[in-house]
Amino acid sequence: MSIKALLSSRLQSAMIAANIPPECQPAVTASTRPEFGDFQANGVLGAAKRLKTNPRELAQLVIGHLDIEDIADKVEIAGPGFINIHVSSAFLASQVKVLAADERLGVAVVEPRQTVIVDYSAPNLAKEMHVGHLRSTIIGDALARLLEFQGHDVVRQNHMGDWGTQFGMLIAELEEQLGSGEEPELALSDLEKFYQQSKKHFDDDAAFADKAREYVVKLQSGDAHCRRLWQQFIDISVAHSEEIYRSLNVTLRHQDIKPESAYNDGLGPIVEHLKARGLALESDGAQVVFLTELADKKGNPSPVIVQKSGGGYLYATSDLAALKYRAEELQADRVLYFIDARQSLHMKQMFVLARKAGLVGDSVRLEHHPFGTMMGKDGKPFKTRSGGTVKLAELLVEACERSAALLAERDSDLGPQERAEVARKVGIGAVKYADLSVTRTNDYIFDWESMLSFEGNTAPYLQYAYTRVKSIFRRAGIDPDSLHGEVIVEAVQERHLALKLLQFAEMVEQVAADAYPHVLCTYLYDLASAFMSFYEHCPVLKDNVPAAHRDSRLQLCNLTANTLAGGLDLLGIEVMEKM
RNA sequence: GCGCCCGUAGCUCAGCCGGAUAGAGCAACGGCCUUCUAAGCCGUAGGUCGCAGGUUCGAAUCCUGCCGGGCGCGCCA
Repeated sequence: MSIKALLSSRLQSAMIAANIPPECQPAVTASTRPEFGDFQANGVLGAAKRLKTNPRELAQLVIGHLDIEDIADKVEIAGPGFINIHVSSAFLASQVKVLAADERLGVAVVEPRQTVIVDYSAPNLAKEMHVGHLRSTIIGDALARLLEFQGHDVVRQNHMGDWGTQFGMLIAELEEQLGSGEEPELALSDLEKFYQQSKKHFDDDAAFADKAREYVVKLQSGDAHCRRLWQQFIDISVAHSEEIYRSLNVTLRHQDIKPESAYNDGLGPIVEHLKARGLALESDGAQVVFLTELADKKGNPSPVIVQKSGGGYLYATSDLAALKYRAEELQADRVLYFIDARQSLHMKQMFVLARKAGLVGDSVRLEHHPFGTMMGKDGKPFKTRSGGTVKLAELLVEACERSAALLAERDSDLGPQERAEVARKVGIGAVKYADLSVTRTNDYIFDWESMLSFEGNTAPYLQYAYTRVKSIFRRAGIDPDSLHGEVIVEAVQERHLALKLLQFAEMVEQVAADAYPHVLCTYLYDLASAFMSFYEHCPVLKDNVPAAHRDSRLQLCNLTANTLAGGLDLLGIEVMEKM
């Protein structure tokens, strides 16, 4: 149990003993200032308000019932009625000792274990992956890893876009350029070229657009020629995506791909089901569900088109089919979607409709975890000078090149192969961390500088802290497992470090609940900062350090390294022994 | 028109189910490498928390209105 949870429970008991209603929370948080101790409980203020009594007197009463001699060496009332708690060094030391012996770093195996579907990445297969695909891929992967670490049964689902109008466009463009019936060998560069051209063609030329739509219908109804061309596009595109995933150290595998086309056979039945239930109605030739649950002020229901007037299906239809599959076949307890905030209304509609239509039971938790739009430095939606997007592959290459250049400036005993490996981990880590460390839901500015920054709150800072620990152990020639002495918490830097180390589990639990990985990033950065400060002020291996301190500090170092590596691993970021 | 999100230091961002003197990084300035890796540490400076009301002992945080920006609202995904 975390110190915070432990203190909360002790305070809660004391509050109840002081006749405060049990629904009043102790509200324990880390103290904002050192003179306020390590933790502060603000709950008595709220309780006093509710009970209309003097908060300081009530706080006094609560402290009278409070049993925390084993944890704190000082408890005091301050200001209007805050209870400030100074945790004893002895308690911190004993807790660190317990934590050091726990391979899970204090993170409990979750009970009950759930089947959790994580829907993320989902690139459109008609074009190369670009920086806009980064957020879903990286944040979703972090959550998949983290929930798995908690002990959940995680099912990754990569809902790739392989079945829409864009493929009609591609095939139509190909036919037009090469003549009907041709089936050339295509490469990734062709895909990119044809996509750009067909998109322009589609927007500018109504006749071409109609032709593209015809090709979609042919494709979806199984026309052999169209299918072969389509398959070529898909193979190239999937191979490209998987290469990106490997570069990014993302855990998505081939078997996690469940593309839109996989739901093709289920689309008709979904519409039939909606019609049979009286939910889908004909409107201007299309099949539409009107959701009164999402009606506007005037009572106009929110429309969802599930079948086009020409008979074609839309992404809403396949999303419903996917929801049904996840609930019924995969037996999901919880489904997490990492999709752009612009889809918020669509996701809301899907969730409401899936439940209303009985495709998903009430016990299944459906969660859309949106993220913001990528903006340029001018604050407008991001475009490169040529009006395109920055390709992910290019960004990753540049990231590795930049970190290699930085590494080359430094003295290093690394061999060329090791150097390349370090440059890769640092470069990729920086890119991933840049995306993970800011609040998901905000729009974010695309900027090479901040994306490739290696200073301050970045992955390299955390990786560097890790290598500093490793360097100490290398130098000392000590096996961390051989350390069995007492842990001593004396210096302020030791206290801060110990307190941080003991917070890891609650951070993991918070991220598992809210799916905001930046919380874990902030924590790891604070931890690394606390370690850096400790490193500068508390020598470990110097001659004048007594053996007992040396042993204790080595244990703090080792636990720090394990926590940093463990935390970064949950974020999908690698560490290295040297850099 | 309706709906969702955002507005905090020069820049990029934390903090937001109410708590004490609003925190980081970058940029600026000043220190610290003969001692465990200076991708580091220590310090200085920098803020009408968009504006105006309201609720409260207490508001960056909750409520209302306004201003500014982004996005979304029937046959694209």
